[in-house]
Amino acid sequence: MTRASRTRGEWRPAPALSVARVAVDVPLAHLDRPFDYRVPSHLDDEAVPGVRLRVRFAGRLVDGYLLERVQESGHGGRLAWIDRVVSPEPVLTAEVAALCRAVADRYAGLLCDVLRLAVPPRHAAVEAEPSPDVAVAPSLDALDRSGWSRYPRGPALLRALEQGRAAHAVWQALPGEAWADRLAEAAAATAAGGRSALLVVPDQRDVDALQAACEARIGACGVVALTAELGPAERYRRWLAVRRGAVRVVVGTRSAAFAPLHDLGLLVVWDDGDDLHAEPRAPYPHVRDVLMLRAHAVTAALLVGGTARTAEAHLLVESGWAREVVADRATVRAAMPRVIAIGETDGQLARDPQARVARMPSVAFEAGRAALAAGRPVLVQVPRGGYLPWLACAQCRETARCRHCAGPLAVPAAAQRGGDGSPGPAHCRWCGRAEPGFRCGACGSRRLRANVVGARRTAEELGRAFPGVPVRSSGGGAAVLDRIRAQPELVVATPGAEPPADGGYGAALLVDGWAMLARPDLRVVEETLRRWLAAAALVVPHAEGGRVVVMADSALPTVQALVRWDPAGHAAAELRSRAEVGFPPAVRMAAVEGSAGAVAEVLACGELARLAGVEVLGPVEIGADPGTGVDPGVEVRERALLRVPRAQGRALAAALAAAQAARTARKASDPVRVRVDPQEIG
DNA sequence: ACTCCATTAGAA
DNA sequence: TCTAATGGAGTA
Repeated sequence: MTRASRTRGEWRPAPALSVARVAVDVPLAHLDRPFDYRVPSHLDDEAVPGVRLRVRFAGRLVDGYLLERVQESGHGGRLAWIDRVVSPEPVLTAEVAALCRAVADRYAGLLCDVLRLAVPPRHAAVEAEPSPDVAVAPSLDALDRSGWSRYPRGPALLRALEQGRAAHAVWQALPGEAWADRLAEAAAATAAGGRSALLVVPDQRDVDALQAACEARIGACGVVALTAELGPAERYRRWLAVRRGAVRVVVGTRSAAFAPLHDLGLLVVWDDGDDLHAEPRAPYPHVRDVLMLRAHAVTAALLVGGTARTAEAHLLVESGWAREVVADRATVRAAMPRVIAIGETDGQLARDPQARVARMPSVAFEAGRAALAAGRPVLVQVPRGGYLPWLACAQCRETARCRHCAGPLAVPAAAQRGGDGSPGPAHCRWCGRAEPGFRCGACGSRRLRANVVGARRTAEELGRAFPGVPVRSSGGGAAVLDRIRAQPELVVATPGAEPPADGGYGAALLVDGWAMLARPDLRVVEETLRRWLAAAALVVPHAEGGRVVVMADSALPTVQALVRWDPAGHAAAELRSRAEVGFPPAVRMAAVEGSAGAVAEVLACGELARLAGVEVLGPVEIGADPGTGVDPGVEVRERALLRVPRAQGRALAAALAAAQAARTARKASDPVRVRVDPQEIG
């Protein structure tokens, strides 16, 4: 490398491939394309594809990535020099660059926004450290595939992974399945075949479990965990080790979907219904979609696994893109606990004196008592605190109780917000019965007052129902517990925070089922079954006395799906109902949000008008920004929903990107937020 | 933020 | 008819 001359006037172009195509970090839609710069001879060695750069763009120095070196520029005018190569580390691999472009295109977003999600911030000191050792391939005979033999297509899947074939699978884990071990086996099979594996799970606790399982099979040096909780230095250290090819298996959360593994053979998303897999920052990509795009681009296998099944995963099966890996009915029945539903039509409500004292339905009380007597813990799943207020007498502050089973009364948050601000119809948290004509048992008042209920309050109630039994809380304000020992105690957990128990729970009580299903959310039905299955899967099989009591009406299809343990059937029904109402994934949808004028401008744009078969819903007025608050943008006041047949999805995204480009080119000041296939629609 | 270029106002 | 001033577009 020659030294930089004192003045730019003396700079000379690199002898060969002197043009660099650069992705500049400028968040404007009409500038979302590569720009060409001249490579000066003194940067010839360092200016390789993937490095971070500084270039002069529109009069200021901006960051960018070098995408490729070429001989000629298509640009007619004079090229500016690359100002500086920030570091010689080629952080953006060609594969990840192409993936980020594909993700941006899928979501009508900007490449630079996706690059921010994909490449962690630089840490110079870490970059300068010597590289750790390169991983060794695991030995083939260390493979134990017995765990997959309970699924008829399981062994074939592992064979495919070992042979490096790009299998696409949707896997429903059996109740009580050691899912981390199964995924580790899949990763080990891939590694044994000489390729690498990327496994994305919802949260840190899952990362810890899966990392341990992978290290047990592959050895610690080839496995790396990538999560946001590591802190910038450690995160970058591990990420660099991956990029430098020292890692065969990556286990991580959301942003790890972009990890720059070499020679990818397997991509896994576990529990794809968990909303942690949806990125809250623009352009709001979902892990499952990122991995699908990636699997397609590099011809790798994709495994979408979970205890439950999403409508999106089911569509992969229905369309023939993926094969399902499921156990047969007899195996499922043998592995599952007995599930009992109690609701208004079930006639199972508390009648006997003992249950009345315990303030819960006798079936639930019995299930809990039997499990505790057998020396096993009991899991109680309660909704996350905050959204479900509990009710008290406005006069004497005594807890408002159900006249049938003496359970505490509550109103769902949706009913609370509605209309005049008075609480909607109260329901019993235990049996779900409506209580339209409350009268306080203590003072006779008919007025109710709402308080916020948390898991702690529920824990107190249960403590009284099972005197002398220790009560522990996980989530909902309390710390999330990792694991529970095999001893008789009550574990009150919010969804997603249920700790597995050694040897399994003896029983699970799923309270407030009616309230979960009453939430004003498009995905409630799917989400509720996912939460119930997640808790029920931690309970020992029926033959060992395992029982699950769900406090919701057994006439509901979602309750039936739990009773029959039929996530696939439920997902099929969910997909059908989404098709009926025209919602993703049956169609491709985009939410366009912003000021009334801005939304109208986007809807009026030529590209969108030329797009055949696009249906526009709205625009409608919306209240405060329903988004994540991550967008600093202006107050969102209107929203239009656009939908097209799935085959037109790419065209819709392209049209929306063009509309955004037209706006930014015109220096339109009020921003428009576009979300493709949004997880939530306010 | 800065440059480039087109358009236009003003002077010779 | 030429030149300086102004503004809008594009950003290499």
